[in-house]
Amino acid sequence: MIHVADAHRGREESLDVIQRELTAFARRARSTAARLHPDLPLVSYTLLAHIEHRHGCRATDLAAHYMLDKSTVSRQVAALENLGLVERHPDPDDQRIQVLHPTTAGVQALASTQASRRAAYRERLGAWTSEDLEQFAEYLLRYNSAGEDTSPR
Amino acid sequence: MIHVADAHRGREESLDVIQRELTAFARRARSTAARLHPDLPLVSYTLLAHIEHRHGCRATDLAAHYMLDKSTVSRQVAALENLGLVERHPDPDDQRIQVLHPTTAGVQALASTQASRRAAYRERLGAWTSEDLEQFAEYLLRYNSAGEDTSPR
DNA sequence: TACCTTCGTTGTATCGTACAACCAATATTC
DNA sequence: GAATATTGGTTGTACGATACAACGAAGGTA
Repeated sequence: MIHVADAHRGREESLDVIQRELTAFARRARSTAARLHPDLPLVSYTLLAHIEHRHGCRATDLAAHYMLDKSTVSRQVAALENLGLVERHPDPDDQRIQVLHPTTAGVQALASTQASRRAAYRERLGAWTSEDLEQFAEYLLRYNSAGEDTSPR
Repeated sequence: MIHVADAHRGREESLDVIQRELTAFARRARSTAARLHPDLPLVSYTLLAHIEHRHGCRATDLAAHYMLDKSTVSRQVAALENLGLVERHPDPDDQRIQVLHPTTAGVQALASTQASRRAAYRERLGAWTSEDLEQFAEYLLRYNSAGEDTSPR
């Protein structure tokens, strides 16, 4: 028979593991990213991907989604623009807003990067069953969505 | 009936979601960490935690585990030492090696940080069942262990 | 018209990181 | 056993990513 305290302990242990492994992943992410696409300015890739995923968005959206300061985003976007990967289109209804879109070059760069990225993930997760992958994806979505706007700022 | 191509597509989609969500998490991690423990030099926390988790380890182990350059680790450890959170003990068998251990102050700092960290995770994952937590933890372990030493460097 | 809010940029400082060159201690090879 | 490699770690240097603060421009509101 399982005691209540044991179940509680199991829960805490799982939380600790999750915390530890997520942290480890986050810390390794930079190195991994650098290996995956040494060409693309590394951080910008993420922003570019998000812009495409959203079919265009504002700088503020990027800042909110990645919890970055607007100044950071501003510079990153400027870098992407200099590389010719994104375009800014002023919103006719509101002159303050500039809508960001990937250029064709941006889409292309994203595609090639995405390819090598997919390959890496495919290799790493090749042994997983489709069910496990799906479940894992769902957990991650659930986890991330939990802290979306609850952040105090 | 499910077509083979559909199953394949589902797999690819899961991979994309996993990739996207992990990336998002990694990008937010810094901001989250800063919020969770504004006091502790933020990165050092991770290293300190790992030192404790391993019951003492060498700087090289830290570098390998987090995929960091040894110079980076060297400075971080020096910072931790200056803060009085870790101690170095030379290995009598090999004078090159210095074994790192948390000081009592280090253990204490870790404990208080861990507390607030746990609280945040508990809040965020409070609605999850124990089974889901366990499963999620297992997936993360599996994911992380897959890229442990396969990295080309 | 005068305030307040929102979106974005720029100035400045700091942190985390890598790479390269180096030193010291150990291991290997001839 | 002496010459050469390998390993663990530090320091010099440069750079990227980030935050915070001050600002400007556009739009909304009183």
